[in-house]
Order: sequence, then structure tokens, then C-alpha cells
Amino acid sequence: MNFSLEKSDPHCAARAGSFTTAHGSVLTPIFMPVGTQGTVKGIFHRDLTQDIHAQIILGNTYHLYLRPGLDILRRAGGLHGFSGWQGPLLTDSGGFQVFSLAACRKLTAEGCRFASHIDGSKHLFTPANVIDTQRIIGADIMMAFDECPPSTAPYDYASRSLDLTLSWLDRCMEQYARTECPYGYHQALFPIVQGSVFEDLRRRSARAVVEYDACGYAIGGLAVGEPADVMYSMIEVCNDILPTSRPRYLMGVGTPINILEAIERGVDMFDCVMPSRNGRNGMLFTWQGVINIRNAKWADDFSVLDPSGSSFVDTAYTKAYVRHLNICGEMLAAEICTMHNLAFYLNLVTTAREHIINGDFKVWKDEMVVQLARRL
RNA sequence: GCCUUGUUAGCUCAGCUGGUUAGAGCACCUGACUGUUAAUCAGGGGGUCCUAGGUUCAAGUCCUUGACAAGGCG
Repeated sequence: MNFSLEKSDPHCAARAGSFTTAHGSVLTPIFMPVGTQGTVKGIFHRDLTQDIHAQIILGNTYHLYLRPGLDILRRAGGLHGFSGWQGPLLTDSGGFQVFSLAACRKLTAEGCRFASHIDGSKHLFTPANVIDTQRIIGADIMMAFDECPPSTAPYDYASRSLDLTLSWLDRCMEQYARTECPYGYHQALFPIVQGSVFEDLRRRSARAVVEYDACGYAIGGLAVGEPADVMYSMIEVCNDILPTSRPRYLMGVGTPINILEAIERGVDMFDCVMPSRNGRNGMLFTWQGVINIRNAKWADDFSVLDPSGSSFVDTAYTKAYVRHLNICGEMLAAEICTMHNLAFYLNLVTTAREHIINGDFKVWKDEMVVQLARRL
């Protein structure tokens, strides 16, 4: 995997670039739709590629390990063969699940013992077996196994958590070095910077991960409850240290405004459940602001969903109709709203990329963050 | 015509022997959602307890009258 910079913004840290994987290349900045269980919920691959113009999607080690399980995935030729998705694929390591399933887990130096949320069965994730699992899934980009502490974690906890994550990273890297992709192509492994909201921990973490000279680096543990400006300053702290010659991936972020602010600070890759989950819950992101399509005010609004939208759904359906579908709980509502939001997010980063290349990103971005904050 | 049962929120219904400010589900309105355990979750508005009398310190609850509904008997 190689990353090349096409243009760096002279006024800020924003940059436009691209990287290649065995399953295709990706233009950055990029947003990666989340497909936790091997599917971007409710969306066909055809629409993902041809309508939304997704270039790379996510899968999740935790979920795919539990179902369908490694035996099926191996025999299917990995998630590509299993799901039919032929584009680039990134898998999260399950580190976030260690955080979000905190109620039923036990952290040790060895790894994390947890009970399946499906049937309660007991399992152990270790840095090494998480790499093995991602090898079997066949992800083009694998993620290191980390712990994601809550934003409310005190300094001591965050510091010890970082130590644990760094020791796990070392073992992830060892396992990465001694194994190969079972399907014969190259798989990258991204370390993850942690350190919660503490600048010195973030610096320590960033300096440590850079030592591994990885294909790319992720910033994790943000957008977990801390104020947005704290997140932005943490991104700056990390990106001051992470090399400009590698893609930087801000994990789990975020709102359209979060994404523009992070692009300005030199982030290249994003993923977030927000466009898909919030879409299923009736929230639509547009250039003019946010719409709750379930609100009564849209009941007799027969204008198209989003005249400036880039998906076919934006002009194929009216607001009143999409509200009706939402109110009735029709599955098409979730599909239309997810399509719209993902297309918007992809359009957002594509447009940002164009402005970076044109050299007017900063001006454009400052206008956008005002518009995007509005509620319609 | 007689008998029985019923009438409580927009809908379907809980409310034990009378006792704080009459509840639920759904519907409606609004909000939340950031490396998905989420087509989810939270909050809010909404009542002449069928009518009219009566008993009682106190009635959705007991008694009487009428209206309406369902079922049964003629």
C-alpha cells in the first residue's frame, strides 16, 4: 500500500492524496461507510459503488468473528468472497467493542476476555489472534488491537490504558510480521494513537506508533464524549507528530462539521455510523443543514428530498413521502435516508478534496461549517 | 319488551374490598444518536372516568335514573 500526496493546502494542514490497495485505489480525504456485519445496512453493493461512490467500506472483527465465524469466512475466501464486495475493505480490530461492551469484559495484559452479546459464550481476543482474524477476513487495511478509554477517564487510567495499548501494538506488529494474507495479497496494518484528552499522552502515543513505520496511522479514542474543540486540539497534537507521508485515519468521526475541521487539521480518512444510523432514525444531512424528516412540518412538503443531493433518491422521492415512510416504519425509509446521508458524506469529502486542489479549502470550509450547523 | 355485561386519553384497555396529583401500550409531538449489541432510545402534550341525581368526611369505584353498545331470552 502506498500513499501519495497530490496537494497540500498552503494555509492549513489539509491535503489531497490517494492510496492503493489490492482491491483498488482510494482518493483522500475519504469517508468510509460502516458495514459492521459485512453489510452497510440496507444498501446494495451496486448502489454503494455506482450511486454513493463509496471507495472503501468497513467491517468489524468482533462481529464477523462471532458470526459467521472464521471457518465460513476462510472457506468463502474472506469477506470479499463472502459478501461480494470487491473494493477496498478496512476492518476495525474489535478494540472499540472492548470499550462499548465494557459491562461484560475483562482486560488483562494478555488481551480481553468477553462474553458474546449474542449468546453469552466466552471468548478471548489477544493482539495476535485479532491479527489472525483480520487476515482471514482479508481486510486491505487491518487495525491494531487497542483499548479506547472513555473521555471521562482520569489521567492515571488513561496513561495505564495507553501502556496496555502500546504493549498490545508491539504484539500486533510481531504477529503481522510473521504471518501472511491467506489469499495472497498485501494487507496493511494501522497502529492507533490513544491517550484520551491529555496532550502529553497523545504525544507519547504518536511518537511510539511512528517508530513502527506503518503504512498509515489512526487516531482513536476521540468523539467519545469530550467537547469538539478538545477533539480538534488532540488531532493537531497527533498530526504534528504523525508523518505527512502516511494516511491518517480519525476513527469513528463524525458529524459533517467534525470531518471538515479534521480535514483542515490534516486527517485523510474517516468512518462513522452517524450517516447510516441517524439516517435510519430519520435524520438527514444536507448542505443547507440538518433535517429531522419525521417532524410534522414535512408532512405536506412535496418538494424533492434534496435538490442539491447527489444520490438518485434525492430527486426520486419527496420529503412528504419519505416522512410518511418513516412514520410507518417502512424499510424503504431507512434505505432512502441511508442512501441520502452516505451520498452526502461522500460528496462532502469529495468536494473538500476539490477545494484543497483548487487552493481555496479554508475559505470554503469556514462557510460550510456555518451552513451545516443549521437545523431545517 | 325483559335480562346480562359494558361505557375511563385519538385507539385498545388496566384501575383489588371507596382514600394522595386516574395509569399502560399504541398513536401524536419533540429530542438524542460519532472505530453499530441501535429500522433504536428518551422526553412531552393529551381525561366533563357516558348523563343526571343520591349516599359519604371522601365516588372512576357504592345506589338510582336516562342514553348508547354488545350478547342472551321472548
